Amino acid sequence: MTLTYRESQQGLLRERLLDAAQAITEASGWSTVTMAKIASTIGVSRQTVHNELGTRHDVALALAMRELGRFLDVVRVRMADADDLVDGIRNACAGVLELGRDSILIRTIVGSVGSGNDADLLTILTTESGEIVETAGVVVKQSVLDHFGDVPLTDAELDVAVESIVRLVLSHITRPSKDPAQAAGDIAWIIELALTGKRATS
Amino acid sequence: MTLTYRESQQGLLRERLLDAAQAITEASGWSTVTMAKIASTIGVSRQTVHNELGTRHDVALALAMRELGRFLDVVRVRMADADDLVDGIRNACAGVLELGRDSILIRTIVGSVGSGNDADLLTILTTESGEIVETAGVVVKQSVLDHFGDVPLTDAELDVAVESIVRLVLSHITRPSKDPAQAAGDIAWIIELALTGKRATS
DNA sequence: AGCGGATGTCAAGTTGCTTGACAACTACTC
DNA sequence: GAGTAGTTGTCAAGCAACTTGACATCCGCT
Repeated sequence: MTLTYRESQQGLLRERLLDAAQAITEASGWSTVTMAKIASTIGVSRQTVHNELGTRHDVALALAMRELGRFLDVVRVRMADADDLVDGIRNACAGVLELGRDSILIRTIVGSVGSGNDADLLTILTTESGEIVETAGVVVKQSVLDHFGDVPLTDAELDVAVESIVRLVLSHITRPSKDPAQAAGDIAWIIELALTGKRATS
Repeated sequence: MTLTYRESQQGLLRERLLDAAQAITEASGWSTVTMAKIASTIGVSRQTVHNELGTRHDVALALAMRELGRFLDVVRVRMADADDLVDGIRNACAGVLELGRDSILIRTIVGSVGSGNDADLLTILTTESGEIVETAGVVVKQSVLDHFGDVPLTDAELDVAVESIVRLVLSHITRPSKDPAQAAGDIAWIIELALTGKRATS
């Protein structure tokens, strides 16, 4: 059996619904996204949107989580391609920040100033982003362990380092102050210092 | 509304079923294709195969028609790219014959000599191919009219010319005797002679 | 306060795939 | 040549997913 019909159909509805929600968001902001619009965009009933995605808040979260997945793909690739841990972190951060800069969805969310309450999607990305930080942290940590097993940190210390990286990147996305490359360099610099400091004292 | 869910799901089942049938055919010949195998390959019930595609004979026809569609895509492109009618015909024929030479499905069907009765799919492609010749004829004729409206033939004569081209190509696919380019040249030569003859006598 | 629009939820209806069964046919085996 | 296994084509009942219509609730606006 190569690939079942259900598998190739699995999540198709969800993807199409999120596509619709994302399109509306990119076009006119999250505040203009209604369950009915999402439904009619792809020609299903409003009820189906609720069945598949839950509440409107769940839609926002799902949208964020899906976009997050694309960012984490970049992380995995860049970490796998790097020879050195710090290089991997720098490259991964740079890739993620570039994606954040170029993503229409991200720019629409982050650029939502004032008008309407588009900002609640942004809120999810920042304050209420527990699941995001957690998921991203898991992936980043796994990437580190997969490719650079000899990190001079305890597991708990690694958790802190990873979480810090994720939070720094998230911050640079939501409030950019410099080039992706520069920001990535900054983050890598901090982490490298932490690692050398740790090495010196251990 | 960009694209409804139903539209993006429409024909997915059919495509997956035909993919399965084609894979089995390419792997071990049409005679080994059963409705149950098609169903289990993509994880649906046998009844669903019948509902979607009809009888086993219908599956063969659908397989042939789908492959035909790919060939006709080549025709449309090559005819559109040509400056001269005869060049268009030659290029289109060459493209189709190359595709016929390279298509695993076609080679499996045509190469079905003896063992089992794989040949009944081949039969469909040749003797029982009324629908194929007809469909191909419509597309080729339309391509000719779209790009070379000034053909010195009546509508009925054009029909004959087009059908002849289709039949010649089909013959060269099922029983190749020379290069695609050479065969295409032969067909174009015949048609060109017919056209000049017609011009001289009109 | 009242109104329109949106949300979240429910129950009934429809559609499409599944399941189990059946008769008819073919190929193989003893 | 009869028996057996495998396949086909078809049917009806069952089930899961989407649709439809309805309702209470909440929020922003006049």
